Amino acid sequence: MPEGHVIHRLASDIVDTFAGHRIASSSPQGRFAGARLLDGNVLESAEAWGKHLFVGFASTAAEVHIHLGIYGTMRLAEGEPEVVGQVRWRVTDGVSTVDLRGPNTCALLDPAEVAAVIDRLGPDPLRPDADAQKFIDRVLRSRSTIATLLMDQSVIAGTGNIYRAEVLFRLGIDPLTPGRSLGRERAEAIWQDTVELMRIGRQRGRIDTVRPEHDPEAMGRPPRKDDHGGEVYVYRRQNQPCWICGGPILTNTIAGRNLFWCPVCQAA
DNA sequence: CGGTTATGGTCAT
DNA sequence: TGACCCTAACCGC
Repeated sequence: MPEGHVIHRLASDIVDTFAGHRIASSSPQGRFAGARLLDGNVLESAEAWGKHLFVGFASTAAEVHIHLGIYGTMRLAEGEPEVVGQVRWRVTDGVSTVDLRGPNTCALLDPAEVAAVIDRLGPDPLRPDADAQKFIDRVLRSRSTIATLLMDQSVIAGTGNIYRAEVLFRLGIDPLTPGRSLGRERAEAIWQDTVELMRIGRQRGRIDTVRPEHDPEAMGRPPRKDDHGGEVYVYRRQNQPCWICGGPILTNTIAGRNLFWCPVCQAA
């Protein structure tokens, strides 16, 4: 269940583990027809763009396009463990194995198709070539709320529901503020904070958004255990007291996704 | 053990 | 806006 930081980490893990190695490729579940076409190829590259992952091979220009969606996982293991459950794609070099399960997308794409996927994506805060200005301009022109914009992958690629909630809380921004009402300074701050938080997420492999001065230990509070493994201010903390103002964190379903915010710290 | 939920996205209406 | 995709973890019984 990944936001972009997980995909970037995965891409570098795959490169570290398999790049330059001849691999066996299969679809134990049978639902990835392209798997056998790649069997015996040399894996060459793995690259993330937002939540999309592209895996390249030495003897073909085609790439495997993976999107994990909300359920998907891609996990590395040592050796060649027995296949358990539904594995869409397995890659192994005999020393290590990676299993892909439950992806939204797993398909072999030609270069034009890869370009078309990337073309639909906005700048990715974790990519060194990201065009921050493109994000800022798009936000400042939009009548959509900033909560919606931060989930729109054509506006910013890789941000998900946790980073959306946490960045807006950290900056004290009402999630329902229209993009065009934010002003350039706050739009720039949103980009910058997202970059910083997602870099930390990529490095640690978990989402931590709580500033040092609010750390549970520093505040004399017991550490909390969240599914995502890190410490956050508002994500899935509805009905709990806000760490800053003490008022209740609220939640509401907006456009089919759960939004979490503090109505006091993020007042309009 | 069954029901619920999830860090996502597409498509039809 | 809702159905659907598809898997695993979690919760209450």
